[in-house]
Amino acid sequence: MSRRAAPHPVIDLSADTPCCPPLAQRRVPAETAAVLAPAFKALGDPVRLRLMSMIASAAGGEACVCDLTPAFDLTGPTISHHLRTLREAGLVDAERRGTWVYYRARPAILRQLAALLTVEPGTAA
Amino acid sequence: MSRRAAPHPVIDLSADTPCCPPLAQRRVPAETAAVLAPAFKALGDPVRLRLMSMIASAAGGEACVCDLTPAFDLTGPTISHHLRTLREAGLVDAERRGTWVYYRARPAILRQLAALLTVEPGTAA
DNA sequence: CGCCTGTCTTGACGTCCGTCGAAGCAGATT
DNA sequence: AATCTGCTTCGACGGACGTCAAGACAGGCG
Repeated sequence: MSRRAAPHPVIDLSADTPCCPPLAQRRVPAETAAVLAPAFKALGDPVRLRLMSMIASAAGGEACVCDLTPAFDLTGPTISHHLRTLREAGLVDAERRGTWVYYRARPAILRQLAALLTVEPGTAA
Repeated sequence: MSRRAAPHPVIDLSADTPCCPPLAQRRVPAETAAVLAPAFKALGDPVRLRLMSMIASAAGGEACVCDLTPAFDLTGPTISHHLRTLREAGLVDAERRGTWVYYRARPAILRQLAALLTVEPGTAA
């Protein structure tokens, strides 16, 4: 995808962000929050959360749009819009192979988000 | 807080939700996505992400609004609004003690969100 | 080439969100 | 009681979001 060079501010957390300590351990700096919040925001929609899960759990590590769309009661453009949101949040990558477009999860950022939310055990609910 | 019985649909994930398997392992069901997405959405704002971190990492496990507000360039009502959002997402609890209101993180849901995002190692970025 | 299928973009619409000022409520102090 | 301080709620405004229909683009196939 990404027909042109960089038409949208695609987030790249995989490299420079030093995989911040847990949110409950040290105050998240404003700059880090500004970078990470969009990723959480992208997961903050039920459709996108399911899309993310379908992509991340797909056999072969990738899922075709043609397999994702029928799982929802939404039009094609709407699914495409949500996939674009996930893409711009840096959560997935897209690749066109022939007729179909395949989406693939980016485990690095998922791990980063999970690490941020990690709470050391022993803290009662 | 919660002056009246249940004026807002405060989410309660601590008990009934069986702490779902990782998002990348099994497809998140629509119902689970509908329940969990609001929590991610609440974290999807830089101010709320910082608030959450300030509360979760506070000494004694709780933070006073009077300590949170001055950390931002926002008015009191705006901070109060964000705290209410975190509260309604089930991420924090509030308690009034005398003059001040103290917020406290709910580790259970944080752990649940972290578990959902967990990716087994070995998956290259 | 022309058409068909799959996907994305555009433009539009209604709704929700982040922010503020003003007003309200709860405790503490005097 | 009167008042002051801390926090919340209310009402409003501009901007962003989720959705769709219509159109555009890409690749395969006749």
